[in-house]
Amino acid sequence: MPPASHPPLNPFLTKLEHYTRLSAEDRDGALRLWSERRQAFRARDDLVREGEDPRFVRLVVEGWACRYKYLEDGRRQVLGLLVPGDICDLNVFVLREMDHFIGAVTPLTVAQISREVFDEVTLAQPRLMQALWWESLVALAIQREWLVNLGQRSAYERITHLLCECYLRMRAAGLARGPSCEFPITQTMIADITGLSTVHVSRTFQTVRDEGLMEIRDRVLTIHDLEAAMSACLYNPGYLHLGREGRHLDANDDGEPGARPRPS
Amino acid sequence: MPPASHPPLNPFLTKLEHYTRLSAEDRDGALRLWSERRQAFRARDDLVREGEDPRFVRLVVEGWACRYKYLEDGRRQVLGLLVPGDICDLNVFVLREMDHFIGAVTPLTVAQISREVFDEVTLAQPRLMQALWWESLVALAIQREWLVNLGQRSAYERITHLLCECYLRMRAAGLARGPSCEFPITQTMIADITGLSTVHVSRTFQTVRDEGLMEIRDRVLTIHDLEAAMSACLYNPGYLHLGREGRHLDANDDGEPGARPRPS
DNA sequence: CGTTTTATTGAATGACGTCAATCACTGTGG
DNA sequence: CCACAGTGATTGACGTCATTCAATAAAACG
Repeated sequence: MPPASHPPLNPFLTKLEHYTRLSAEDRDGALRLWSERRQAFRARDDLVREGEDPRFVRLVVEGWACRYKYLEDGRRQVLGLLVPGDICDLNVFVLREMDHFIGAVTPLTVAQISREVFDEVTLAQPRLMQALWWESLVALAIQREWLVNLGQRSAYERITHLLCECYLRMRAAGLARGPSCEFPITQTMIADITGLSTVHVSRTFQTVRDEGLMEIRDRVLTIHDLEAAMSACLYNPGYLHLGREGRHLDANDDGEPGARPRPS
Repeated sequence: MPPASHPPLNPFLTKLEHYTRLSAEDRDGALRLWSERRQAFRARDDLVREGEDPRFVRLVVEGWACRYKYLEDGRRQVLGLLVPGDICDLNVFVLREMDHFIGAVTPLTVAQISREVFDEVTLAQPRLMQALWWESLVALAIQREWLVNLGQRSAYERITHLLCECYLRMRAAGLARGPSCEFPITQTMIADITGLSTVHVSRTFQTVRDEGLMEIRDRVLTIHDLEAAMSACLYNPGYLHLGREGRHLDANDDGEPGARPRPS
């Protein structure tokens, strides 16, 4: 992990480098995607609605978003969270109809990447394309883990697992400071993520807080004892695939003086 | 849908043609994948284990398989079902470590497709590649729907939803006869899919059966009243994307005498 | 400053889990 | 042909985790 003295890194780049080390050209390509035309949303606005024909790949620049789905009778399930540096729907062009919504959780800025720019950049930089694949496969693995969360874990475990995951994802994007990270998710939304009632989320989170494991104050999550929190929900971080699995593809031409140490 | 008098169609092809109409060359490519070296597994054997480096794309030829994951204390969650014609992990080459298992539910035959053959076939037939993308995005959409199932639906709804989905998927692969299809899933596994206890699955399914909605006998599922079953669990089949969304890519050179009627 | 959203609390209810026992069915080997 | 073990389905009794329905308080919002 780069020292904190650097200028604030782009979360998109920071995250991709957990997979493989990018060359200068790869980084330029990634920055080009990152710098595409911006689009802003207010909290609670939808980026994409069910039934629509999606026209852009989107990259979250600032703020949080979520995927969600309604049942006909109004029950809502949140399917995934998108934090800065996350990309929505690499393959969005294949399906003609969205089967779910994507909505802004907070005020949100995204980069709107047209198919042409996306193809141009990724054709020119295959290593970057690989890294983007990796990113989308990790998103898939996170979905699988949420399935385990809903199917097998108790309310207490579901909530602590969710919070550990969010913290680790934010940290992987370079967006944590020490044991804390931004966390703009209300208890109502935790309920829609975990399939619990808001009442039960409130009660359960109180006990987590009273045990001193973690707390949320002013939209900031602080995990006081990460190890204890992780063992309380049997957290196994393997599914986040943060172990530089693409290191055999690493670039060597990035011109940095002195190689960065490899995580073992 | 082709008339039943045809010789039994390949479920892989049948399913792909729900997306776009393939040319003769596309079909040859698909058949080449289908005919790659076979590998057989006994029921309960694992195809791939957690932590392994996956080396093949696999295509289910006969029998059922499932993805699953364990918690450290032994709780098990089934993450997805694979039926004949389903492909596992188009992008398996990107991640170096599986984060879950894939196991045979029944005696199972798969086609083992090497990276070289896969790349060769899909590079030559871009329309086939599109269709395979579609197939893997549908798998993703099914996972999302399972999340809704676990998060929002009652035991009764979870079970009926699962059974409706299995029936519709089998029908889309040409593997249903009338209101029935093969269904080799035990109640124990339904419990691991739906996150319920076996006892509760047994009790709940009894009421479904008593209402005459559906039954399972000798590993065959029969849905007596599909409409009633679907409305009982608020089933919205949109996520299966069976509406020929890729029809703008349809091939026109398939040499059949007389065009097949287009679903509206 | 009113209005909406969010968090909290209590009490009552209900859905689902656990434990334990039984039964049917299958395949196995003696 | 039978004893035996293993798996899967079912049943009853009981316990508990989580929901529902209030009502209230505290923030956030415009």
